[in-house]
Amino acid sequence: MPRIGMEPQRREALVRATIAEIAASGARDITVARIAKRAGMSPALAHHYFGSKEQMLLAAMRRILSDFGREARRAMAGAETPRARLQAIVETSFGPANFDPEVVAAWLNFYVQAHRDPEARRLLHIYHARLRSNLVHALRPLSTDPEGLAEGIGALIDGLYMRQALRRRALATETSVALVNDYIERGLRQ
Amino acid sequence: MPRIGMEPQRREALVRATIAEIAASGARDITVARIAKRAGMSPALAHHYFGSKEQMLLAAMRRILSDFGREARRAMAGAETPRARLQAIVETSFGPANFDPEVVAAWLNFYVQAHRDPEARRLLHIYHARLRSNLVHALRPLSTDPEGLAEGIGALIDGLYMRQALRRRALATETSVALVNDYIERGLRQ
DNA sequence: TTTTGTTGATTGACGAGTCAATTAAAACCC
DNA sequence: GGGTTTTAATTGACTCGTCAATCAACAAAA
Repeated sequence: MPRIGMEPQRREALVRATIAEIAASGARDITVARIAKRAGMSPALAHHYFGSKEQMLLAAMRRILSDFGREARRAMAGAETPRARLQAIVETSFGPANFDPEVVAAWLNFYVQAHRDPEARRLLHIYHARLRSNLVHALRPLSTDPEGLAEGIGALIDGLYMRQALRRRALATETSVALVNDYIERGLRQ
Repeated sequence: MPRIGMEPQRREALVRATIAEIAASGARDITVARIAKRAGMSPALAHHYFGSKEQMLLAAMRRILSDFGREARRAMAGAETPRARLQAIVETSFGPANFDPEVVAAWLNFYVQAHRDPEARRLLHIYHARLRSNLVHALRPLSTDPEGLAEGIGALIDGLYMRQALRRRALATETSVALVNDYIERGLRQ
């Protein structure tokens, strides 16, 4: 029973279902059929809207990145001092939205996909570059080696992410934030 | 033209080929046929020796982990002081054997595989636990918070790994080692 | 002649993507 | 407003390809 104006809702449902499915089955054995089923429609309809499985995966990544970007911009907006800006970045990285197990799993798979797929890699580089640029900008007035420190902070955040994704008994979010904050404090004080 | 005593060589070739293939195509679209071709034999022979593709992937993972373990044990053997033991761990993690792009890519994929496959997860946990235990042991006489510091060091190493795997212009190994060493120094001094 | 190595051919399953056909809303026309 | 046509939504059935795994058969060494 076709209602009109379904496209946005269908796309939304498919993007969500793709992320959920990545988290549930892992990117290796994802199928369009399973995604479509989870989104409550036929596989044919999924193809109708996205054209290919590849496009669905990319749409899921774009969603993850744009959610993160929005969150980050919002957090940075209120930060006046460089130190507050740093804090905003860290807290966004470990914010609940980002640390939802589903999203963490999607990120992990995203990393792997970026290893082969040029479009995915491009997307990831944009995110990396923005994060680095934000960090360096905030660090410049505070540190003698903003680039090095930014590199370390980024890597530490990524590493803590992975552990979150892989452990059955994950670290508490506060522990991760505390570790990054310690790292920053020590880096600045030096 | 069957020669005798081929089994070990065939297995060896298949394990190597599996790792190479993971790095080349990504775990998503690996096929037994491609692995076998790279190892210079028929797909049927690969199945003959390993039984299933799953087993090939696990064998490759075990190889990576046992190579790392051997390397780590060797490096630790000569270390007398706790500080030297720390240094040995860091240098092993970023040793040339581990930082071969092929091996880094394989690690990345193993992380993802561990997210679903219980056996892979089990293997990864053993590695994590050993690394953490070694770090904590070396840190105990040096730090007031060995567990926290070990967590941070492990995460930082993992994060730097990922970046190595994903950037086209990767960090120099020395840069990574220096970042970890700075982190340790600051953590101890505190 | 038994054991080990080896492969070509085959099977059986599954999955991405296509297509024709159906339904109902919307738009157009008198 | 009633009728007709267009357009969006939707799916079942199908195609085509691929791939893991099996098997029967053959070759050579022991």
